[in-house]
Amino acid sequence: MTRRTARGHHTRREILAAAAELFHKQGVVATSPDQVIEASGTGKGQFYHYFRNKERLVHEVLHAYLDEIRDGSSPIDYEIASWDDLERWFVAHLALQKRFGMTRGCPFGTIGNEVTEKDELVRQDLSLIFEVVKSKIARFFVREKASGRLKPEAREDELADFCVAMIQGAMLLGKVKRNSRLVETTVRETMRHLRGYEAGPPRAATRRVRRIR
Amino acid sequence: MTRRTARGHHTRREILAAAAELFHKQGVVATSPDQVIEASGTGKGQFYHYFRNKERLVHEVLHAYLDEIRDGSSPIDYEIASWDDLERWFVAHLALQKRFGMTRGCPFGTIGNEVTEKDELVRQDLSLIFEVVKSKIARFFVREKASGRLKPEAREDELADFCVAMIQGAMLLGKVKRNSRLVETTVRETMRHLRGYEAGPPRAATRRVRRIR
Amino acid sequence: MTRRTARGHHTRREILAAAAELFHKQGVVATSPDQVIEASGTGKGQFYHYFRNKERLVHEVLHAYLDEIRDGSSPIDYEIASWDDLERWFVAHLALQKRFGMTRGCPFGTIGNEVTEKDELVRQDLSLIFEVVKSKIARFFVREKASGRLKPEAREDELADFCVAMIQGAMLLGKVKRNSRLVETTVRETMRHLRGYEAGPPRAATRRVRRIR
Amino acid sequence: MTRRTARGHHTRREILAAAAELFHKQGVVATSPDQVIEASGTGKGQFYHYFRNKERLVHEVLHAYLDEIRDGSSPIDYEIASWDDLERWFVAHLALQKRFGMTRGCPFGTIGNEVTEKDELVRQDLSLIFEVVKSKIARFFVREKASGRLKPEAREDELADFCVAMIQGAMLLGKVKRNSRLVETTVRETMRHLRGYEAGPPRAATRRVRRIR
DNA sequence: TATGAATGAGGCTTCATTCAT
DNA sequence: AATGAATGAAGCCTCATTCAT
Repeated sequence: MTRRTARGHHTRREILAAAAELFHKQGVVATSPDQVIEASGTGKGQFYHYFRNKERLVHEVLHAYLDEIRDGSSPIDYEIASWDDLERWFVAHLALQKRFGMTRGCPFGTIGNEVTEKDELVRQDLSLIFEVVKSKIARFFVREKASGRLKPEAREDELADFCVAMIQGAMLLGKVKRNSRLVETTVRETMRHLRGYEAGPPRAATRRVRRIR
Repeated sequence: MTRRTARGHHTRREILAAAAELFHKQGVVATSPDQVIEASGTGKGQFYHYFRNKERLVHEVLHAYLDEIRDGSSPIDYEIASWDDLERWFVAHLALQKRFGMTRGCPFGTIGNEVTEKDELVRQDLSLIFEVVKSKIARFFVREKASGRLKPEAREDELADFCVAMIQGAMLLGKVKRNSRLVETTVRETMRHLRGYEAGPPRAATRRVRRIR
Repeated sequence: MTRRTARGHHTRREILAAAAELFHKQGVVATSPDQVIEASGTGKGQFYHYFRNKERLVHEVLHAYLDEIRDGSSPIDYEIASWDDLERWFVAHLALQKRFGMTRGCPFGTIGNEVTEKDELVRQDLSLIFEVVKSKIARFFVREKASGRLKPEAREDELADFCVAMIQGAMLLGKVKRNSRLVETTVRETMRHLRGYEAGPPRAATRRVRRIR
Repeated sequence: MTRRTARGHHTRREILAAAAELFHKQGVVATSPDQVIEASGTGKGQFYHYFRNKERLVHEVLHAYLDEIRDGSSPIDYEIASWDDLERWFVAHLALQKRFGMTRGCPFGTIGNEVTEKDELVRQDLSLIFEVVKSKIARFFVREKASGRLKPEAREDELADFCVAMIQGAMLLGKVKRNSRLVETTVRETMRHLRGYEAGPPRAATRRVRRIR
């Protein structure tokens, strides 16, 4: 790879990073290309050299997120192999939110809520992301059930959707109320519910669920 | 009250209605005063006569929602006196979403997700709305527990937050995925969990929870 | 009419005048709204308050020209009642061109040549203008023929189109070559041709056509 | 000549061809280097390697046209040796226009009308083109007069300018009105006029001029 | 000869608001 | 209470060109 390619991709990455940050902070609509350009220390021409338009930038930001989720480089670990992993997954979301003083929600939820009928491309990107996340969680439930550690009436896919919806709703409320406690208790309640599906020697679900940080 | 005043309030209400509709459809940031003026069939002067600025308009739209919630004139019934009422509350959200072909989420969630650190006024309005809704649900749980129909370990407030978070998350996913089934199953799962706190003669929760439409 | 309306229309007219001048000077594509705004001493907001977009501005400029042609307030006299009037009509075009040192063509031709398939609105406006001008000239030929002063084989409409095409072509060449002589001789040749259709006592056409300025 | 050079000239020609096409279609001002680059399938560097800037590109496009005219490789035949040739010359212009569904005018007229005082280089190129074309037509008249087949009062140069102006004006109107009939009749009228200068055994001009396609 | 990254001015339009009547 | 003219900053994007490899 020649240096100019490297340089070029570097600029591109700067823009993507700056955009992701701004989108998370203030949403897509409220973020102008000029802001992204300024934040990334690049120029107008570069912006439109690498991204046909703002919509495509959003598209590529979301794809970068998706790649992170898929290759495990995301700050949130989506590889769930145990109940503890699942709890960690929830808690990681809260931790992310806390890092920003409870002023932000989930990046995907933030963008998702802005989607309108004109944003079909972005909508599909987000839909895919949520689907991938759901699948990763569902896979855990499937394995648990296969090993007889999950009650047969548990519907793995629906439980996974339930998890994703919960964390989205909780983060939204957490942001609006600037309140991490609410997220914590909601997550705990969710875990309690899920653990209710655990099969085998009965255990007290409440004892299992540890206090979140 | 003179006719002028009556007429005036009419204009004001037109603006509020148009704004609420647009905010729900495309969010606050993407909605300009001009669009609201056009949609309400009023004029620039009127807009700024009744609302100091756009932020105040949002504020008043949210207050109108709050009034509806409080006086029971909202299309969604927030007075919950039974498990069936609670289920109806959930289902009403889904019905709203379906009315718009799953292209919109909850009006509060939509606006809430746009909130940034600069929008403290609006954030507090939304926080209040969510608090009021939460309280109305919590009151139901409190009454149930008082009557011994709810297990003592159920924490009423936390369960109510859980409900609100859940419906927000579900509606967000429903909108992003253009999928009502997902909302339905998530609601069902949530009801299942809540019913698990029912005390007294054990009943099969699954039988109680009716198929949603 | 209240003063504010008067004021408003004044601004509007300033913009139209500045635009007409710039379009004539450098064409529509090369003229930016900013330039029109600057030249008219107004502001961006005003521009878009009065004209939805640049295309509409062109549309309205052309309509203003059309009104001038129709109500006789144009610097060029389109009311042709005699062969001398017709010659004056030709010569007026040349005079206009000379006023700008042969650096401009006909305003309609200039805009017309820029028209592409995307500019259907403007194309129709221009088409109408050329049609109206043609009709006014044709009317003269019709009257002449009715009075037996034009040979029966003369087709009035085609002769009128011939006049319009000729002056457009001549002005274009005049501008490109920065040469008024060429326009003059071409006009003379055209008049010679038209006079050939004169009926009645034969006269020497060349003697009738006076040297142009 | 090495292969590299051959390849290079190929690229250069691609750019010239793409530019000529775009200039004809939408004019010079509305055509950006980027569009030319895209249409020619080349790159930015190549563009500025072969052409110092956009103005020079126009210059070279016009020179290519001039070369075509001079060496007879143009789709329009400028070598006029007979009245039929002259008519063919007119008709070829109309045919060109028809090929594009009457949406374009003459390439030279299109560019010529865009010329402003800043475009001196281009203006001179066009002036030269029109001069060359005029000369080729004038030469025919000169020869005709020399052979006594043209009336002595015919001024060859002025008649040639008359031809060029006519076809420019007719094509402009034809494009604006999307009307080929108008061009046809105007051309016929023009031929009628020119034939009036034919000397010798009087002939009925109208019979000579054939219906155009 | 070729590629495409980089630059910054400018083009068209909307935004949020204020002001005059 | 109502109308709509006025303002100027900003938003999204394209332009023409240069530069580095």
